Amino acid sequence: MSNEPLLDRTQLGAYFALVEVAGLLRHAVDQQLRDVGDLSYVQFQLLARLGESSAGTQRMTDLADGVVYSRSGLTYQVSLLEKAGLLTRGASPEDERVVTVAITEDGRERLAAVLPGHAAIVRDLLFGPLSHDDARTLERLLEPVRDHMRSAPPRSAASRRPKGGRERP
Amino acid sequence: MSNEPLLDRTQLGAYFALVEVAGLLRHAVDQQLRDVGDLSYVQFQLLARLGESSAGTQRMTDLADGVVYSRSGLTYQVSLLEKAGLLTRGASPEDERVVTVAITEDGRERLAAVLPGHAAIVRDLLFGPLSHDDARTLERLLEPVRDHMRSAPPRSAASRRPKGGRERP
DNA sequence: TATTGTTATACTCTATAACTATA
DNA sequence: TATAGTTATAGAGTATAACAATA
Repeated sequence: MSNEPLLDRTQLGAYFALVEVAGLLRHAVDQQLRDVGDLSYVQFQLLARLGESSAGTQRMTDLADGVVYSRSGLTYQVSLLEKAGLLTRGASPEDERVVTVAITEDGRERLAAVLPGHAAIVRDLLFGPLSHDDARTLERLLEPVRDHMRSAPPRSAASRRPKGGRERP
Repeated sequence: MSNEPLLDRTQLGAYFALVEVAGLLRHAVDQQLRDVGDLSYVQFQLLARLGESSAGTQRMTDLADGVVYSRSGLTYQVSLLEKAGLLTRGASPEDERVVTVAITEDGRERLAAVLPGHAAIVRDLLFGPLSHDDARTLERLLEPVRDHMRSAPPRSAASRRPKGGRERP
């Protein structure tokens, strides 16, 4: 074994900063979503995804895509949101295995109620110390990383895609 | 209310990329720590902090600093690590209220067992698509953000510092 | 046989509040 | 009175595996 560290100082610094920034940001946003909208971050993400989609509907599988957890976790969260009246589940005409999820009017309102505060926190906390050029740079750096991570299956859990991870076809 | 969005496209893109990158990275690292070292990420962080400190010891309060959770959560995690023999708790001679936590030899070994794989994942997943200059830029952008977040108390939880959050003195 | 989704279950983690003790 | 830490307890979230139904 060599003595060379796998990460140099710069990389370590960037890594720790990234983890801490994301953690603190997530925590702050979590709190706001909980206080204002009685939503967890995951629930917010699901609603936001539905809200963005043109028809306001998506299949369960597509909904899970990118949101990192198990199928059962998705069922659990969607059940909660359905109970709260923020979305509905319905059968799909074409493929009877598929469940189509649709955001409700209440869901849209909840989303609208929560968005401004959410955006304000992100603007103040994350972009407060950054220029607009910095934001552009951050985006330019992180998007390739995200794409790379999406396509890289975790070494240990190689078997049957635990998350939205794409496998080579 | 104005119609101006609080975040522009670039900021939104950077924000989402940051959240997803951190989430996927965290997930991958979590898995590795669990598989190789039977440690959660938080437990790893605690051990790593102790390992870095010169004497291998720290007060509970200092240990919590920066790691985002409640006091009781820290007690819980430290108890687990103590049960596993990876650290010890002892009284402090000066201030009898203080508990001093020290990493054990087993703790150091566990850390050493886990670090190379950990670093490898970070190097491949996070820095794979980035040049060294990119890493430097990332660090330069994120460190001020981290400092800013550390000093910014979350609007809603203003009261008695729920985490390692600094309050103005 | 593979895919979509649900259920049951067990476990981990986190947070709140009440508590003890020292300063 | 304020600080350091623990405990009890309750709740939310997650993962695994077994399952049913459809393709």
